[in-house]
Amino acid sequence: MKNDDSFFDRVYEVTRMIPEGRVTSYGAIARFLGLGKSARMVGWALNGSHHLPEYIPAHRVVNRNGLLTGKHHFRHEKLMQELLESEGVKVKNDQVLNFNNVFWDPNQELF
DNA sequence: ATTTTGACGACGT
DNA sequence: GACGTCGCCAAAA
Repeated sequence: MKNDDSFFDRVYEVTRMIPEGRVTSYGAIARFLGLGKSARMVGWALNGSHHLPEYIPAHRVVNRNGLLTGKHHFRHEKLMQELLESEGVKVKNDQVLNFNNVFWDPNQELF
C-alpha cells in the first residue's frame, strides 16, 4: 500500500465509504480532505475513478444542490439515477428527494 | 514552464 | 429565485 498524498486517492477512499442510501456533495468531500472550497477537484478525481481496480460509488456523490450533475459521465445517463433509486434514494428530475435526509457528511458522520 | 480545464460553491445582480 | 461571475486548486495538454 502506498500512502498517496494525492488528494485524488483521498477522494476515492471517502467516496468508497459512503453508505448505501446516502449521498454527499463534492464540497463536503473537499472540505473533509482539507481542500475546503475546491469541490471541483473532487469531481475531477471521480472522473478517473472508472479506471480504478475497485468500484467507486460515484453515483452517491452529487452537487450541493442535490442535483445529479455527474450523471452524464456514467456509462448511461440514467444509470446514476437508477443506482440511487436502487439504494432507496428517490430521484426526481435529476434531483435527489429528501436530499437533506439522505445527505451524508463525512465530517459529521465519521466524527 | 504556461495555459486550459473541470462531475462545484458562494456571492452578486 | 433565476442567471451571471468569480474563486479554488490540482491535473492534463
